[in-house]
Amino acid sequence: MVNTLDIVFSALSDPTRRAILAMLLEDDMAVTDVAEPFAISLAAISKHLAILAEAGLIAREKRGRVIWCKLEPDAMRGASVWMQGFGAFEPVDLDAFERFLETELGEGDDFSQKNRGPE
Amino acid sequence: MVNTLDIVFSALSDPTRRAILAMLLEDDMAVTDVAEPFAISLAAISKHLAILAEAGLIAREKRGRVIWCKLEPDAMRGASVWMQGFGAFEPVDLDAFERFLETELGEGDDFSQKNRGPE
DNA sequence: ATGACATTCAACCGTTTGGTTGACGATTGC
DNA sequence: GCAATCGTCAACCAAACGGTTGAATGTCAT
Repeated sequence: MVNTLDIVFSALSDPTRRAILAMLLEDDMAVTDVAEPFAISLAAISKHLAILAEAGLIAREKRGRVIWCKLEPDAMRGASVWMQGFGAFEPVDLDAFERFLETELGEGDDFSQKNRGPE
Repeated sequence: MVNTLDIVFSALSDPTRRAILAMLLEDDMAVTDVAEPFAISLAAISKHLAILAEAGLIAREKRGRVIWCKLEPDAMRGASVWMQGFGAFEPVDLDAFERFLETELGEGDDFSQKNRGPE
């Protein structure tokens, strides 16, 4: 009933989840470590991870008592292609991405709830 | 409190709204005409359009008693760039987009709720 | 075996979402 | 002026969302 685009865009619409994806870009992480920088409960993070996994954006692999989360960026392809169709966006601009990422991460401290530009 | 990425991704997460954007890709349209192919009320469409406008994805201009809706694809740039940062997606594939669009539009009849390809 | 740790489950709560209906303000055409 | 048309507003509803807490499960270390 819901297509892939639905759940991918929906998964990406939450800032906590986007921040998690950005963290996983640097390295695979255990659930507890993913949760560490955020001011919300571990259970809440667990739910976010479930949603990201449902959307295919991450994979979770249990090793011992630890569950490792791994970015699965291919899941973004569909959504990305869909958007590309709407404009002549110039080719991948990694610098612009870097800047966006910084905004998302909020420069170094707790980035779950605070900071955002005006607008 | 919510940043641009939040509202853009959130706006894109609804299939009705994506279908509306796809329609506007072909031409500017009046609200009533936008609503025509959908099985939901005009008021519901009006709300969807408000959300798309809030996200900057469309602009609405009143001319006489008719409000014209126009695609504003630049609003996707930020979201697109954000996603691009996650993978080496190959450059814009318009053919793939065309295929996606067809899936979204569902070839001719009510396209609000049904059909989706596997994947 | 026992206890500590890692993660999820279940129940709950307040808010948001996508939809409805009916009334309403503008604008047009006769 | 009057009726029809265009679009939004307001009130309402059920379902989904993002969060909480506390109990349950599985695994490691001693």
